[in-house]
Amino acid sequence: MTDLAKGDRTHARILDEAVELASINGLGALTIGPLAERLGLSKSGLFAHFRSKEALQVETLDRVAARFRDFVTEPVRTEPDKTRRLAVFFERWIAWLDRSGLSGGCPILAAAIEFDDVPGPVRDAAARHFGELHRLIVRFARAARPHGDVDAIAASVSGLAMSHLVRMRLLGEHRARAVTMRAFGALLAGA
Amino acid sequence: MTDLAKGDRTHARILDEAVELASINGLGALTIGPLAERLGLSKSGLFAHFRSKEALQVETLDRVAARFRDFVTEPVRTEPDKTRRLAVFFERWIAWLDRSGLSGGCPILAAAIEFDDVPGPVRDAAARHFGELHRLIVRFARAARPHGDVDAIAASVSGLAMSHLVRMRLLGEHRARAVTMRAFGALLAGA
DNA sequence: CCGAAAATAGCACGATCGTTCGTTTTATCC
DNA sequence: GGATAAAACGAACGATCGTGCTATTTTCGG
Repeated sequence: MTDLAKGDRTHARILDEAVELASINGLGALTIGPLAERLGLSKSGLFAHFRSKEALQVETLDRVAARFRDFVTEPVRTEPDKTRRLAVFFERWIAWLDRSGLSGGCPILAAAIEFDDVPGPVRDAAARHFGELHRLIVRFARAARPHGDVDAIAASVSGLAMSHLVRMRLLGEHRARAVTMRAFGALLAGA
Repeated sequence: MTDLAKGDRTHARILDEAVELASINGLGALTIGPLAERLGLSKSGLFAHFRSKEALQVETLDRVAARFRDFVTEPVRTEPDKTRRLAVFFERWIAWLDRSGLSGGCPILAAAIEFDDVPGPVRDAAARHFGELHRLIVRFARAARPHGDVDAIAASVSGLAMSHLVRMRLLGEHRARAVTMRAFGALLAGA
């Protein structure tokens, strides 16, 4: 069948479901019991794949980051005009927030705020992924506006994504996407 | 002593400590046991003040919003130049995020992302407070830029605050404040 | 197809969760 | 100051948490 060993396939299945659950309830509310039940596994059988809950949380975050790369980052590389990559990236990011296939919001953004004051490996993983994301934005910003304030641009861009997430999911503003894209346009125009 | 009844004083003490805990671990991780222990109360004695955990969470969020009004919103009213109120508001907001007296981040922003997909009274309260905040920003934006895209400005402003929170608390960027204020300046200049 | 190794299940543990109830202490008012 | 009401406590509940152990099933290389 698949060229992966059975254990690895189950491992991946668990992480996919964990990502789904974490997107809805947050990474902190991710618990082993309900996760195992959803997959038709026993608690201990699932637990054996990770050796602690924290490891499960970290791997779940890593899995989200991998999906984010596939859905957002990777397509940007096909854009030949480097000055346009920031715009393409942002467009993909908003698309990811709106229709990534997850039932809930982006677990990386959620974990970034949820664990910002909770020391431990989960916080470290969140900082690692968000930091990487931030540096990526700075690079795109530098390519788009070589003489602009790239740090300020990057701050605005990541902020717009978070704002979009909340206006979309919490406030339920159906116009959120249009507003977000207009704000991004104004940001680029003013830089 | 105080003109409040004993029960009301304790009620307020509980909420203040709950706000502190929620700012660190998030509203979802707010639990009654540790909260009671920190206050020198019994679990059941504390619980009697609220009749469910959800009520405690909602009241905690309300308490944060009240503090936010005192620290951020109210001082803005003293600014006579209405076109400058958006800038004053934002300055106060960032100051609130940096030194509100809380050990952790702003529980309203955290709850907005944490509960955006978890139906219930806590989500409703988060949406109520964040929605009110958002409409306030729109009003300030309209006063500052009557012919501008006030929705887009408001989206950028709230986004910048969230981005600041994460860059400050998660990434630990000590330059975060300067970058945030520069980004805000560029936002106003371009609008 | 068989035996080793990996994967999963079953069960139990101590801890903690939110919540209820009856009692006891403490505040409030005439 | 003593009656009355409010507030806080202590103990217990069923449930669920993360995490060990051991046994059983399943996979896979020779």
